[in-house]
Amino acid sequence: MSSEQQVDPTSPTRPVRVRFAPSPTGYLHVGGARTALFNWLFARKTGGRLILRIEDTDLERSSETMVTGILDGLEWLGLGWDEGPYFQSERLTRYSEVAARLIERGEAYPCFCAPGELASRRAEATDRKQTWKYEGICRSLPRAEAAARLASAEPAAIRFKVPASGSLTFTDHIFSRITTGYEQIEDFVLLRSDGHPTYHLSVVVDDIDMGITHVIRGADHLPNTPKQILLYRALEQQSPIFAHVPLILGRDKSRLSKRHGATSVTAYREMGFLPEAFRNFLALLGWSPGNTDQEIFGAGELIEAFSLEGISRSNAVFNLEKAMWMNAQYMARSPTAVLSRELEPWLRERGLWEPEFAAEGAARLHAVVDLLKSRARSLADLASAARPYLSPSFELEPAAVEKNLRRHEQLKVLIPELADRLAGLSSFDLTTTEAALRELADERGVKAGLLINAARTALTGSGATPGIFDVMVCIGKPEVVRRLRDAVRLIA
RNA sequence: GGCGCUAUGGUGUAAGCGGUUAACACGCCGCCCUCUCAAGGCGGAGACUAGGGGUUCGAAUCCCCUUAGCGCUACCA
Repeated sequence: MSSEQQVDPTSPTRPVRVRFAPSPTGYLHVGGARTALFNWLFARKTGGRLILRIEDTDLERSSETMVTGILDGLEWLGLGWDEGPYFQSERLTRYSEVAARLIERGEAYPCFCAPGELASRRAEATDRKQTWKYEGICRSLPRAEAAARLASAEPAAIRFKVPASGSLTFTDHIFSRITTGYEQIEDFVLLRSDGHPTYHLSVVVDDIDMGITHVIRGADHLPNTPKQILLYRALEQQSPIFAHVPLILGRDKSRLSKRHGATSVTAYREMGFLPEAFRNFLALLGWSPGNTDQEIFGAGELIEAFSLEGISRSNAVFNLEKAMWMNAQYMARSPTAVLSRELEPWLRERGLWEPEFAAEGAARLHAVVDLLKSRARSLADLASAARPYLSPSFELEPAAVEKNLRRHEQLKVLIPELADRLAGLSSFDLTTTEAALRELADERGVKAGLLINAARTALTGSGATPGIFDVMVCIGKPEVVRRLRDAVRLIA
């Protein structure tokens, strides 16, 4: 009916203020992380401010450890905020004030109906597949009676008076016009009988108090937005711009949940994702930079390219394969020194960390990282692949041993010979090692590949490695010679 | 059940106001490179744009219906 007047996004008088408002009832979900990212990008893009607010009004389900988990997740993704975190649990009196004011204005009323009773009536109705909404029994209670019962400390919730008929239309920045009939909306609770606000009240009060200009949040909030707009009106405040972001789904297109695999950003960190890569991947889920083929975006480029208009209206399926690809891209492109530093916890976990790695140059570690970074999909991958280069004890892959060593009896003499020749080199580098190996192959009339693959498995236990001469140089002469000699026992 | 939203290859997305052989990326399959594996390069398969009706000279783009998925429908957020 009446179309809402909203904040003009181009108004020079109102600098952009957005917020990320997670509820600490779980770890930072990838969907929440993406919402945070979009808010962050929008704030950076527009020169606005990002406010972090913790919506912990559900005492039962909120916890402090979840709060730190969420903060850690944001920090890991590099999504810094400009204000907060504010906690709704610390603003309780403010919400009751507003609720009281709404009662005074005749926009809300106390409700004495027993929650349990209401719930059972609701359940009964849905069992019969019928619609049921609170019929507003207490709405028509005489003012005096209501006041008396309140005074006698009878528990009461505060409900909002929703217009009996008509409809409300508002413009969402992503979904455009949304219309809802009031008959769909019941007199919803603003304040629980324990004095805690419900989401609708606290979110509106806070967004007003914090001067929020754009509400960028998950599309699961879309159907409830009319309730909130009603509140803005009742409080004689302008509504912010609403921009609802479509949801992230699992493989089977149902809501992303544990059974689809990891849902918390912490889990992706633990898998060995680079935060920049994961952030880049997330940005491309439900948002597109438009008519360009670019997919790899640094933080600056992301900010530059971002706009609300590029956000899609349909839900997106989380594709781990592509996320891994993205991560591999970032791994390969990361400066070796940076990657080496990120690798520390992963190497420690595997007992491969050496104090010398912490030093400036850390040449030995850098050489390994350099060698492996273009073929690792994650930090975990990289750390595992690094073992043969950092430690004399590594696993032998049975299949590789079989294929490259055991099967070839001639290696029994060739491998020790190769070891001798390498041992005799005065300079041990790419050219000298390659020349030594190829000469030997020529002289003995075997293909170089035979020696190369044998050396590969003898030196690393694996059938797939970087170029063999790079491997040799990286491992170093004494250890190369030792491992070759040792490998003879593996040949049939 | 009611209400709302959405619908382009398996997945993520392009294709400004209706006019393209419907593009790119992931994944998949080949080939090249090559000592293996990645990376990289080249090529291929895979979409009558969910289905059906309209409007129009012309529809992935506009309208309607159907279907499907998702969301909301709480003294959760």
